[in-house]
Amino acid sequence: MEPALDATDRKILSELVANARLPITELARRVGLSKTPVAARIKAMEEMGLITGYRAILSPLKLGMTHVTYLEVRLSDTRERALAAFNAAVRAIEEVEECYMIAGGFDYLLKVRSRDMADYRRIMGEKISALPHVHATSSYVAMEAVVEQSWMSL
Amino acid sequence: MEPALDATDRKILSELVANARLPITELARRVGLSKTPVAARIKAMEEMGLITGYRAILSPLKLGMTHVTYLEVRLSDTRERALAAFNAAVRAIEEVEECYMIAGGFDYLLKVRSRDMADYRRIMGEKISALPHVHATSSYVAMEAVVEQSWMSL
DNA sequence: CCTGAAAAATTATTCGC
DNA sequence: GCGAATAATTTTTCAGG
Repeated sequence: MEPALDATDRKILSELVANARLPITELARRVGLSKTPVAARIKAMEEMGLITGYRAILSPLKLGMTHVTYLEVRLSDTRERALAAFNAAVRAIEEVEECYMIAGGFDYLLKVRSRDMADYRRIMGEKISALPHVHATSSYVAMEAVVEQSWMSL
Repeated sequence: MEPALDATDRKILSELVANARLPITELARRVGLSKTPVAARIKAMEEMGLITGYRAILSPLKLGMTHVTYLEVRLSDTRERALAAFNAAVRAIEEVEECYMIAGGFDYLLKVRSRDMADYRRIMGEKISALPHVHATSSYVAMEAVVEQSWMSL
């Protein structure tokens, strides 16, 4: 599950995370190898599932999707079957960028991205409230993105 | 700030978010245009800052970085100058994947990715506690990633 | 603004060493 | 892992609708 990566592999990954379209020629130059082994290393890391894909990153600002809300959700039923149902339903909501089951205090923490507050209310009303076994929620609105990580499916 | 995007632009973005390395030939086929306008649209969206870059996405599991903790932080000083200092300092911590200033309840919410709990304690001790103006913190440990979004710099 | 196609440049892959 | 040859892709350009 945890493959051994040498310093060169790490350097390659680091470069590709920063720029997925970096030409292999340039990548090889930066890591101090020729193109052949660099291409082979990338392919191997793709095939072992370490690199899961390559994505374009979009600007939430330019898309008018700057409104971020964190949503604590407590469930009325926390048995395995209810959790599985909740998980499946939450994965189907495209506005939910992240969702983690949390230990202590509340059950789930969701990150929701929307166009504005009105859009968030719509998402709450149409989608969040339709999730199974929801007992209570608390919304925390982000005022400023200090460190942001987001890709959007549109 | 919010450019008008037609359905074709949205389709292009959607495809590139799913796969940043999709050849333009195939992309053109999928959106029903020839290569020329598709390439021009991509370049335009890059230049207007709508597409901010292309990233390889890595598997937290394969990298042994599955431990996610959310950290509420309250500051002792919430004047503009203190906030700016905090923001700058938190941006320098690579383990902080996300950080939002929050309205109501607490001041900041940080998402921290680490190798395991011991690693998280190290990050807390060495980096979080060195942040300026921190008054109090609460950590919430993720037990399961239901919807995850993450890229790692290594 | 798009199509279709050709030419030029760049990039990726293959293979002998 | 190297380096050269080969294959594929992207970029640019342009005439025409």
